[in-house]
Amino acid sequence: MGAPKQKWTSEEEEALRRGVLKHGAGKWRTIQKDPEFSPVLSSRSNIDLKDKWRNLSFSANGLGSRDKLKIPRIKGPSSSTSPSSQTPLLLPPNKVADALPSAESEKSSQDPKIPKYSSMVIEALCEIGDPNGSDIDAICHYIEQRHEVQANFRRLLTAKLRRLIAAKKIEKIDRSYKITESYAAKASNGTKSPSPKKVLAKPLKASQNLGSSAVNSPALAAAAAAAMKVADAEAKAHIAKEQMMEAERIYKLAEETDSLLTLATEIYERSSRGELLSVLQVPQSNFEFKSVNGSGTGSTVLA
DNA sequence: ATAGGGTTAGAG
DNA sequence: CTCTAACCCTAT
Repeated sequence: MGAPKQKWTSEEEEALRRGVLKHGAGKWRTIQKDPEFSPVLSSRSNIDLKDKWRNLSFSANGLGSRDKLKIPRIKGPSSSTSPSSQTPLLLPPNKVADALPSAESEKSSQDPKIPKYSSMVIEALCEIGDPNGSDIDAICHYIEQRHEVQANFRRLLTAKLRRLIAAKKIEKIDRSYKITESYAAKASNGTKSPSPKKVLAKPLKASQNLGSSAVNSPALAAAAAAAMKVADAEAKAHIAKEQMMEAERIYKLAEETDSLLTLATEIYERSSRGELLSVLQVPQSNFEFKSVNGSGTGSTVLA
């Protein structure tokens, strides 16, 4: 009980990143058991790994929501002056395509026991419809009037809001929360919500080349986001550079692993079928795919 | 065993 | 007081 807190060291963090890169996100036990990381992560449980990775992931996506979905972001083959000019950004375990439960239809399959605060928050924000967003007090008040909540609801709400932000369903502007445009577009389809749709000028936290939001693939995003975060917070150029080099190093590491093999296979297959593809588009969908199908129609994924 | 919700200590 | 990160609990 005397353990105050056990902050993660950079060594542990790196071990985790490498582990995820190697075994993939979700294989926490495997990572923890791996003799390569075992000595470093000996005091961490698989759950700890998961939690830490979640933290890293959340830090990665909360910002830079300024870009819309589906930005090809095709970079010309023009050789950059240095390889570190731009690291391909790929987001961690984050499902961008959230299957919204259809706001218009009442789901009777909802468990009566658990009210699901998430939908309450969405509902509240929808009803209030403040273009400037609603602060936590307004949200709390709205829900309290409409639903029965527990005493510590306020506390729960903050955590819930945080999670919704991470899920990109809502966003925080200054001290107010509002539904993201992408989510509101789906949610308000057929229902009410006048939605004046006033676009606010967001503070826009940090660097612009790191704001891309592709889909899937861990590690790189976490690393790059960490770099961005540090750069922003500390405003120390050399530290940022250090972190960027770290991100790049991890990327190099990825190339050494079977990710490259998979990537190469995919590229070969696709190009041999006469498809044109950009180098940056392929890897984002393939980092987690270890299965190399030498034959057959390699219609793996790709959106 | 993993994912996600919830709780809490510590920092700003 | 707010926010973040580590920690805990539980359903799948």
